[in-house]
Amino acid sequence: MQVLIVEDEKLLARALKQILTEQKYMVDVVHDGNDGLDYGLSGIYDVIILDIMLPYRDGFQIAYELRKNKINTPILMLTAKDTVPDKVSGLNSGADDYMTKPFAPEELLARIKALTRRHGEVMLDETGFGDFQFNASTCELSKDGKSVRLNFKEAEILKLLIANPNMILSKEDLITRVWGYDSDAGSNNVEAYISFLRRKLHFINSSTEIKAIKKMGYRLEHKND
Amino acid sequence: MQVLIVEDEKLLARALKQILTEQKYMVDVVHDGNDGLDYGLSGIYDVIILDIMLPYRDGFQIAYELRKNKINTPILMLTAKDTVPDKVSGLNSGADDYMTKPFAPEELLARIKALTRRHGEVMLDETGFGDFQFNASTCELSKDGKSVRLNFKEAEILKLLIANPNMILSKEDLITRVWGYDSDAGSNNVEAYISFLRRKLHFINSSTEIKAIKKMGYRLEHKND
DNA sequence: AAAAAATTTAAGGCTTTTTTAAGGTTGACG
DNA sequence: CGTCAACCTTAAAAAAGCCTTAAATTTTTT
Repeated sequence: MQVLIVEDEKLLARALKQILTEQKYMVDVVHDGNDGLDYGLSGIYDVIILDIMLPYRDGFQIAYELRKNKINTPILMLTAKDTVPDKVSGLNSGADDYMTKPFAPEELLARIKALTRRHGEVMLDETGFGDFQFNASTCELSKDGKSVRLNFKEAEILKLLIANPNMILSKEDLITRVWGYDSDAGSNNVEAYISFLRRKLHFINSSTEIKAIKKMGYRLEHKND
Repeated sequence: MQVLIVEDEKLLARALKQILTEQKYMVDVVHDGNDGLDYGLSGIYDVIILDIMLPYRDGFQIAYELRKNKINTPILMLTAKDTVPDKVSGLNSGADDYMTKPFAPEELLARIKALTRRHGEVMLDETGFGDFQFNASTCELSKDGKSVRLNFKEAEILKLLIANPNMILSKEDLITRVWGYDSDAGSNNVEAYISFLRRKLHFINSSTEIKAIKKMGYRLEHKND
């Protein structure tokens, strides 16, 4: 689950990042409007936390541009307490929610959860693809009684594979979406995890396999394809 | 996906090339403004990374000339950190984005991705020409249930043939666009791959053929033309 | 602080893709 | 009809990409 924070007060930004990182979100932070828009346009985030007052480009502009570019990532606007809320909620700024500074960490987490519930995590719990069940909230992979627990990264990868059936996910894609934008993970990291996942799929006797397509990436397939 | 780097600092140029090559981009590097313009005019690139300070012809001139010649390749300008950003973004230099040196590799990649997303990959998935279907995102070629997987280069070639119906693509063209500008692939490489492709077309009982026109190149045709 | 779990790194083996090379076809042209 | 250049096809060598595993490292839990 990836979050982008666009906030120029570095102290606040860091605090936000910390709160979210503790909850296992992948967090990227940028400090001005230009970067905010660029990163947002990547479309890889599940939520964007957007300050309004920003260098170069304010939060409204960013939200507007994002929507114009068909990026539907939920946006949580951060407003100073003296900004009129109407400005945010009313004006079709593209924001999905707003929050006035200062705020309690719990409030932040609650709002983010609310935003990602309907948007991001379309795929909850028991999946459709494959001949197995995968409970995303407990990271439990199972078939016919037999089950294993996936660790965080295994689960993230499997979720992506399930969420994009019949699509080939490239290693770079997986790296940016599981390890994060600026990680220095290499392709071998992905390979290793794919290998772990395969072993677990095999362990529960699933006949769904993760197929590698050279130079392209990975895809979930049923065994007799 | 092809990238042209126009940068006279050879060390930086090499670093850039390395970063991009790792991400599977095809990269060509030139070191001065004249070459930059020439290469850029070829129109074969999906992005051009353009330094501003260059021998013979600066980045602005190149961008201007390219646009004048109806080359719409997205341009990412590289500016020294003391150059006023307005100069780049404001002045209709033709650039689509800019980045100040020094920069993080991730930033570069993010920007390039952003630029190519909206521009580049116009042709997606199921094609129109021929009596077969070709899903470009999975590299799957099929007809009436029967299907084969193409490997990377086969797919690239077929994409070009499909994208240019009724046009004859010369071997040199194919070499520069599939193998890259400075590859040392010879005509026999193309011949070999054309042969592979034909076999696969035949395998799925397609009656579309890749016809060779002596001394000219290849073209897609329906069998009774 | 020790133990366990998760993640990363590294190395060697395996498979597929890509290149190379050699001999076979084809068709235009004298 | 024979020649030649361009093209075709195929096998096998070379290279690249991927897999797997164990060991090392880091993080989390106890």
